[in-house]
Amino acid sequence: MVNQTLVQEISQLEADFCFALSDPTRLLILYALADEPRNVTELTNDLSVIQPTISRHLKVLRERGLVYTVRQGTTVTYHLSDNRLIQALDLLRAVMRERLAYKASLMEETKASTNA
Amino acid sequence: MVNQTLVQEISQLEADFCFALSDPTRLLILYALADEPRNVTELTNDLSVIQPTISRHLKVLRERGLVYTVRQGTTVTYHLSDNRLIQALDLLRAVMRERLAYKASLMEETKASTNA
DNA sequence: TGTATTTATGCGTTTATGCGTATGAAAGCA
DNA sequence: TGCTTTCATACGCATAAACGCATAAATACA
Repeated sequence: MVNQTLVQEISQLEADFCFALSDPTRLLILYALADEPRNVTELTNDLSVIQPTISRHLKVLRERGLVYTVRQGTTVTYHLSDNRLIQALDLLRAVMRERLAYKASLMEETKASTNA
Repeated sequence: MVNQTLVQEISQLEADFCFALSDPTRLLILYALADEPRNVTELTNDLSVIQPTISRHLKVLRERGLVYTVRQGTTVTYHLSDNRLIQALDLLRAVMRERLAYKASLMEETKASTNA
């Protein structure tokens, strides 16, 4: 039997970790960094998002350890911490795609029966 | 080259999907359903969370297709839609665990150098 | 039909999040 | 030392999320 409070704390930590994935700009940042490390200016240009917004999202990712930084002079290069993050996102995307396809098929059935 | 708007829309969808994972109660619900399907009352008892809160979290999961329902009389049994959701969560948890261990080791170093 | 059980939702309040603007801080260089 | 570039952050606002309480909706059954 596992301590009830401990289970809740772990769930809280994991939810906080997943929170980092719940914003489209942050996901685009992660995919970009998975391609190759980039500094803030490069991310700003590549994603067409203004710099303070990029920095704020990077802070969310950094605080939770999804990315890490390397300073080179005035530039700060961000790296993806672990490729398993992309693996996990790919799994989620696959599930999502199938769910959406299923929903779409239901819509088709509804349309058909409405026409009948 | 992929349409820029399309990429943003897919990221929005995926972020919305991940949003479902960003709450500790919803994670506990998913793990409970991975163990075995349960109805609302059972989830309420098992997680010690009041029924309206459970129902609202279930709605978030249901709308995004992470769970599906089977009605039996007055009770509604919830099922996990896809076990890859648990696989993805396990991956994330593993990454998180290593990141936390790393942070902890940094804390140890800091403590040591402070003492020196 | 009336009643009990199970689940979903409306409402009001509190808290959290995201964003744009402006500004601060750090590092390199003339 | 000043100037420039790069990145981080504070502030204020608008919006969204979470929760507790009360209540509605759906179903079964006497």
